[in-house]
Amino acid sequence: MSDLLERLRERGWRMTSQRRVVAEVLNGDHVHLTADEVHARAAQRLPEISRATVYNALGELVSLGEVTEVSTDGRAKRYDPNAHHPHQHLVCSHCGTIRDVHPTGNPLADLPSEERFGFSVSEVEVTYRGLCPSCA
Amino acid sequence: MSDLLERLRERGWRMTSQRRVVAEVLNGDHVHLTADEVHARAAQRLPEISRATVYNALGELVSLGEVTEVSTDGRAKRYDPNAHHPHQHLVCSHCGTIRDVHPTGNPLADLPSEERFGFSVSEVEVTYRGLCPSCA
DNA sequence: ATCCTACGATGGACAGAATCCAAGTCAAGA
DNA sequence: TCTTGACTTGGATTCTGTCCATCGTAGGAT
Repeated sequence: MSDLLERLRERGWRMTSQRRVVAEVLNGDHVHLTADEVHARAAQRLPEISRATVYNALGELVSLGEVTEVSTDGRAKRYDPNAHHPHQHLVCSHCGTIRDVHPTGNPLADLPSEERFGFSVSEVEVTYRGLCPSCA
Repeated sequence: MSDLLERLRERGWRMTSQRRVVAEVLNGDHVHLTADEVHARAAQRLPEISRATVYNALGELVSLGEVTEVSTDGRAKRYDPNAHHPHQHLVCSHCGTIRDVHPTGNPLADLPSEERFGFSVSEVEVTYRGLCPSCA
């Protein structure tokens, strides 16, 4: 989890000032920012960075498997930099904030083969929904 | 599960020709249509139906608990008419088709209270992803 | 059967999220 | 330092969905 920049450089990701700033924003707090929030934070350091660039960089980081896209209902997608620790999400149905959670059990084992319809199932995503303390 | 129209009438849902057509579209195949697809199918029978009307009707059906909103990937939401049988979804990561599945186990029980962060957790949504037979 | 009226439908404007594109810029290898 | 292909830019565009003022009508009342 520690040095995203390091890993990206090792993987031959062409490093520009814009990409560096985006990666640094993600490498900071483990909150789940929207693309626009990433853009806003990046713009504090690099005022002229364009939205398109942020979208491009985020899309590439997702393809590289370094961050995960979390799409909550209809709202803007959020980007989760914690891609190297498997976890699930707990979403507030009112304000949309997301927390990482670590449920016990193995949901993959809960899907019997007769319920797989010939699919090669490779991942499971579990989303818990409810009201956070401040919205309750 | 069978007669959506019947139930809606019993529940006092004011029946207009537009609402009838929307309900009939949903009551048909158990595929998961987007709002736009519902609109397109409804328009085959009632050419002048407006998109706003379809959105309104879908929103009400969701509030009534008669259909479920499924947002798979940040693309358009899909509407699942199979709301009376609790189930989860199996999505093909390549072509996007969705199948209803019925896993065993109870994922809600898998989230210990120290992992709930004061949220009042009310629902769990499990999405299995993989390749369907034709995409594999 | 007809009338009333509150509720629903309409469609065009609007808004938020994300993508596209042509032109300009720059990282990094030679 | 030079070169070049990859990256960035920002405005236009697409896609999804909502809003609103106005018009129409379902269904109860008469």
